[in-house]
Amino acid sequence: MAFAYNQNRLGKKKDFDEIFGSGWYLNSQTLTLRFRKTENSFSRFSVIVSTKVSKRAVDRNRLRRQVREILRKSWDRVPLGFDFMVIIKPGKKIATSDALAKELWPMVDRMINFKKYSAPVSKK
RNA sequence: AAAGAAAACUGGAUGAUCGCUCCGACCUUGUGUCGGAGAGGAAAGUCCGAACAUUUAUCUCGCCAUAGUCCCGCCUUUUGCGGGACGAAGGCGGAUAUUUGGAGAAAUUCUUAUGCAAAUAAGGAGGACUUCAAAGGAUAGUUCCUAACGGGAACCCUUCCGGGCCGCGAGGUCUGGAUGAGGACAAGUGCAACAGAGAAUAUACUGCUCGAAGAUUUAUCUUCGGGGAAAGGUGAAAAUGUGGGUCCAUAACCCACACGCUUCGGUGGUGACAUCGAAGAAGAGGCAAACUCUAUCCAAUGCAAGGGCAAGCCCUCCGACUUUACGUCGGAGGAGUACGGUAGCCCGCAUGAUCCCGCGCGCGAGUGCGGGGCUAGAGAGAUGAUCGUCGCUUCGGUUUUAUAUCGGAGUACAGAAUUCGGCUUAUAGGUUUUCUUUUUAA
RNA sequence: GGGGCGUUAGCUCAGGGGUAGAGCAGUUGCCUUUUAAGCAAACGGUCGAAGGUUCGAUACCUUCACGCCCCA
Repeated sequence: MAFAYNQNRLGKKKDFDEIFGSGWYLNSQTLTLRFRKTENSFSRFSVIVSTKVSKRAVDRNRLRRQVREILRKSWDRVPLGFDFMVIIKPGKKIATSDALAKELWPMVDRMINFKKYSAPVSKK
């Protein structure tokens, strides 16, 4: 499955509300991964960087582009049928591209394990 | 020459691989191929101002025009048909605008009376407009520039620092630089801790001095009653100062002058203001980023403004189901009216108070004319990631008169979100200008 | 995109031009067999940063930084 930014991007406010409302999450030192299963044959994602991470828009844009590039380069590795978002945690030093990849891939790989479970109960 | 500070301008180039957004072309209509374009001087802060859009209120403004009324013509049993005038509501456009209250008030219009009519008189409606008071917010030298602004230009004045000349001196004059959120404290009210004798109706602590009395050390001290603000000290600030005369007194007082003030007049300037002369008054402190007063300005909301569209709702046909009907579900087709206006899509949205060049006008900010250019458009938000090469700065090694070469480090601030004009703040390196310090040379 | 508020002792807050305060915490002492409570004393501050107005600024004005809240 080839990568196409237009298709594999979460766009609608509804999508975000659904993930926040009924989804799983995984944590690491600097990242949080929130995701949910879908009926689609492809996966979609988005990157969230708060202003609390950095005041400067340059830093935030760079982080988002780096994460997107990491996923794009090895898109075949991403399990299908998931909507997920990568949230950069505030308070940590801005990491390099390699360090981000090292943290991100284990979490993405673990998503496949949740395929057999049903969605958790919505916590409003 | 070196170092530093401030201001203005500038804001590295390029290759490979993999990608993103928009536009165009092509056909094989594919999440295709090819080509083109793709952040800034501040895109930032949101401190101001505008464009644009919608909304609120008023109008005695203009246009369109429905119901209705009136008039004319035609037909006629009536309903009616055609033309014209006035046109409630309504629509489109325009003007006005801080809020509240009061006073006056033109056009227009209604009623009554007189009159054939025109008109006149009285009473009302009406409110354009004028004006007064209160309350809120904003701005503040002058003239100009700008669509506008708390922006910009030139100038004026204040304060501070320096230099030349004149004067016994206070000071004057010429000139260079910096500086100011720069109306009014001579309308009223208010404020000034501590220190100090006294702080705004000034003040007598020390010291000075006159008179009287007393004491004794006989030229000093004490007490009482005056004079007086020149000396001391305090403070941010002590009621202008200079030279002389008089005097018991360096004071008061008198004379002359300097600075400052008020009024009138002349001259120069568009003006702020400058300058000259005359007369008068008799010395007036500071703070309005204290209340306040004066003059001028002021509707609200912001592109998430605002507008449009698909699906659905409706009708017809077909099929399935059953409770056989004006039923339910599904599919296809049609109409696109009315209402509604969203988590979707489109427009708004990139030709503009635009940029560049030339000429003219202006001290300048700017402006007029002519020619040329088109230069991002996302929407959980594109303009990137990785690896190199060359510049530039700096450090170290080798070599050298210069320099060359090798290695290391650094290469800023920062990312469009409706669009513009300013202001403010951030900024590696480079260039220019001004200033300061040091050294060298003349 | 638009609007509002805050920043003062370790913590929570007063003070709105005249040299900085309260409560709690912490320190020392008294009390008590000891601790707590109570009583007393002293300590602790660039008043977020810079500039301006003023004789004088924590306060008034401007710019900046940080934090919080509201509207859509």
